[in-house]
Amino acid sequence: MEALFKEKKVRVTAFRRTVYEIFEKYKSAISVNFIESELKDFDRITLYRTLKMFKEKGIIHEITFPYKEKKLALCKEDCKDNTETHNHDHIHFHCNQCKEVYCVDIPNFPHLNLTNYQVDKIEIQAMGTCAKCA
Amino acid sequence: MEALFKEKKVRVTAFRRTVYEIFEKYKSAISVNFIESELKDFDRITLYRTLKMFKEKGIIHEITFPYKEKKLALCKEDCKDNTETHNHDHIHFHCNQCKEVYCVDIPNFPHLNLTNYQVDKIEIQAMGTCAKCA
DNA sequence: TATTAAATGCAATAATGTTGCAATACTAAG
DNA sequence: CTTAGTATTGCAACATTATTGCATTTAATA
Repeated sequence: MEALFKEKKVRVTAFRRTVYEIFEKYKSAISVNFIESELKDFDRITLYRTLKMFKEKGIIHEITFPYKEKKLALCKEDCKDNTETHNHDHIHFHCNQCKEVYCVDIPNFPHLNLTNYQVDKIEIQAMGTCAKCA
Repeated sequence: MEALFKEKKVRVTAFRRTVYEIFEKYKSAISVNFIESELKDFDRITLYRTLKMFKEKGIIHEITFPYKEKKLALCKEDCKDNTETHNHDHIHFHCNQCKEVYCVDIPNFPHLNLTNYQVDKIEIQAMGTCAKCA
């Protein structure tokens, strides 16, 4: 983590370390709500600012499924340092059984060819049953 | 609209008609915020309840892009009447130029084959430049 | 270890969403 | 056409989620 933060020019503080370690601990994507429940004494504002900064620096990324709570997950090494240009070779998978959301690498990421539209980037959100629950 | 509402067992009221017509008027997906700005005299609670019900009945569907405002759009005829099982043969396209979100029909919707994961449904969110802005 | 820029914590406030309930409007039966 | 019964609306109150400004504290480095 120290190396990553240094590379991203982010100061290591006790609070940031704690938040980062929560992300590391859980393999699945987690919600702000969940992070709050994992922290004991904390300032909500500082948490929001920390998460916002993590997103801007490309340390974490947002995952949204319609009708579901927004989730956050650690980025792989290849994320750029702003929120708009995260680079994913993975899809997001929501398990209907355990309700967890996972980042899943896929070998050949689908390409989309739309007449009249110029597609720069696509995001794929999949729903179904995860490896553990299947 | 009368036919649709009747089929969905939804009472036609002045307010619901107004909200529905806003969706019809704009071809792109719209945010709650935008709907509020289109209405003059209205009760916010009634609006939230109307939108919630429209979603549950499969009249409209939610569209989410990470880092972007949640949007809503009319469903095509083939949507089931609950929020979880909307059936889309279209993708969602966010134009980086005009910032609008469109539902775009695509001929052969990609299929995803993940080892260990059972995929029931996928959502595709694309970003780029739309037909008008290109 | 002193300096200084960044991060934190608090207060205040904004935006977004929900619940309960009384008043009102609609629908269908007689 | 009227009435009973049910769904919808509008209000008050409240819950949740998020942001801003500012004084204080902390971390990096010279």
